[in-house]
Amino acid sequence: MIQKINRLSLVEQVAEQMEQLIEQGQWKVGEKLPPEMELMDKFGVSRNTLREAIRALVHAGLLETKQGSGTLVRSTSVLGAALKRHVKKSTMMETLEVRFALEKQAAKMAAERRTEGDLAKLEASVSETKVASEKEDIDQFITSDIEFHKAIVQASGNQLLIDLYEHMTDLLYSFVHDFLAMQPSFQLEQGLHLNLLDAIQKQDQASAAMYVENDMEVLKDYILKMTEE
Amino acid sequence: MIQKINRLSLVEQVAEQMEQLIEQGQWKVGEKLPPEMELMDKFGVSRNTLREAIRALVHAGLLETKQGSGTLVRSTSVLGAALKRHVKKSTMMETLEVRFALEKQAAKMAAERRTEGDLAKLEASVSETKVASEKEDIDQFITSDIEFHKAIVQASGNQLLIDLYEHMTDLLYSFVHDFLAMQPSFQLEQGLHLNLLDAIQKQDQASAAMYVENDMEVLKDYILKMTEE
DNA sequence: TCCATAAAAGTTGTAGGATGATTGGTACAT
DNA sequence: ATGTACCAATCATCCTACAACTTTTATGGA
Repeated sequence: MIQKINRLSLVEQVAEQMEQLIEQGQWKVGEKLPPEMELMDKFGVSRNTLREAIRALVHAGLLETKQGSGTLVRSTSVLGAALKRHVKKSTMMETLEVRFALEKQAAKMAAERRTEGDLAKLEASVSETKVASEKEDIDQFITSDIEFHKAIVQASGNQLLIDLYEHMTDLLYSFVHDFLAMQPSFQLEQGLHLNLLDAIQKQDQASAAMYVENDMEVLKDYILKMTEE
Repeated sequence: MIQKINRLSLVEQVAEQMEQLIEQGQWKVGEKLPPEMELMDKFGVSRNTLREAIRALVHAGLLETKQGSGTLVRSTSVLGAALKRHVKKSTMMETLEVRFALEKQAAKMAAERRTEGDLAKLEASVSETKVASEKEDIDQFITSDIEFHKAIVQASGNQLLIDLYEHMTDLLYSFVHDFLAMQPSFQLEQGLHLNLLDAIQKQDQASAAMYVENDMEVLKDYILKMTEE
């Protein structure tokens, strides 16, 4: 039996291994990597080869190098950095439209497939939101609000959907923060949360989609009004 | 006025410039880049620095290097390559679900914003599909079918949505091809096309979304039936 | 002349070493 | 306690050399 020759360049092999180490959590986000010298030994390649591999992952957004300090893990996903650049060139509204398209689909799928664990998470973030609302703690409110939306998408069980949504939400974070902080009342969002949670509990796909839909319309109008003034 | 310090490393500066050259079309897809020696001179950096920049773009999927031959432009978009990896790890169904979420949103927006030019494009691809259907030319049918779906998304006017959808569709191409080739009748798709086009012409957002929705359900059932057997 | 083969030139891949720049910590003097 | 000077660790950049592969050119025999 003749084996296919290993045509992958050393650099790509090293980069691939490092990606796996990051993805598998052996190199955790925020942690510092061993210094170049040590990695050279471990991988058995020259400094140039190692550096080219590191640079590829830095450019992809997985790693970050700091001269004089070290190299640390920045993210576990390539998609984030790639989306970031695209989103930069898009308008806020365009990004929101895509995000809502994903969330609407997610809500429907969540209503269909949600597990007990999903429901527990959703209920937890709803009550957290309520507490924050009563205490008028804006930061906590925003955090738990985002948590709720993410929990819905996670309940969809579609990993690609989850990844896309979370990255887009992260990119919109500062915007969402500013927007919600500006909003005079917490009533609106809370109503959505309760209705949506109810629909998902009852596995009512149509209602779940509708509530997300309504939410988008309200938000859209609100933004348009804001930008007009 | 204090200026922000130039924190970008040489490698990142070179990579950024190369990305721009590719994006602006000065280095076209399929073309070969000047050899490393020449680029070293042009950018005024050492070979290591240049190579690290090139390697970053290779890993991102924009370039491709061939030892002994040269380096050529492979793609103009980072998003495509990044999505590709994620999609690889996802199932076909997961990818389709996301694609449909995008298309549904696109159909609604297309119904709202479509221009005369958009309508002309849609009509053209519908009639192309019809011709292919009568001639029973499967390849032509598939090509014009995909063209129709892309035209809808383009009519949405949301560039981020367009980019995401087109990349995902490209990734699904071979699957769509196999699936449609296996389908016993062309009737189904054609019905959708006509109804959808009609809804978009009449700017009926709800109907447009509904037709896409129906299409997804049919396709989903069909796939499930196929995979059961 | 024509063609297969060999040689040469051009290009990317890998290795190793040297120096500069930045960061983080330590010891010392005030 | 504080600020300064120094030192060590680490990444950034550059340089040279050679290996591996591809493309082009030259060569020699039919």
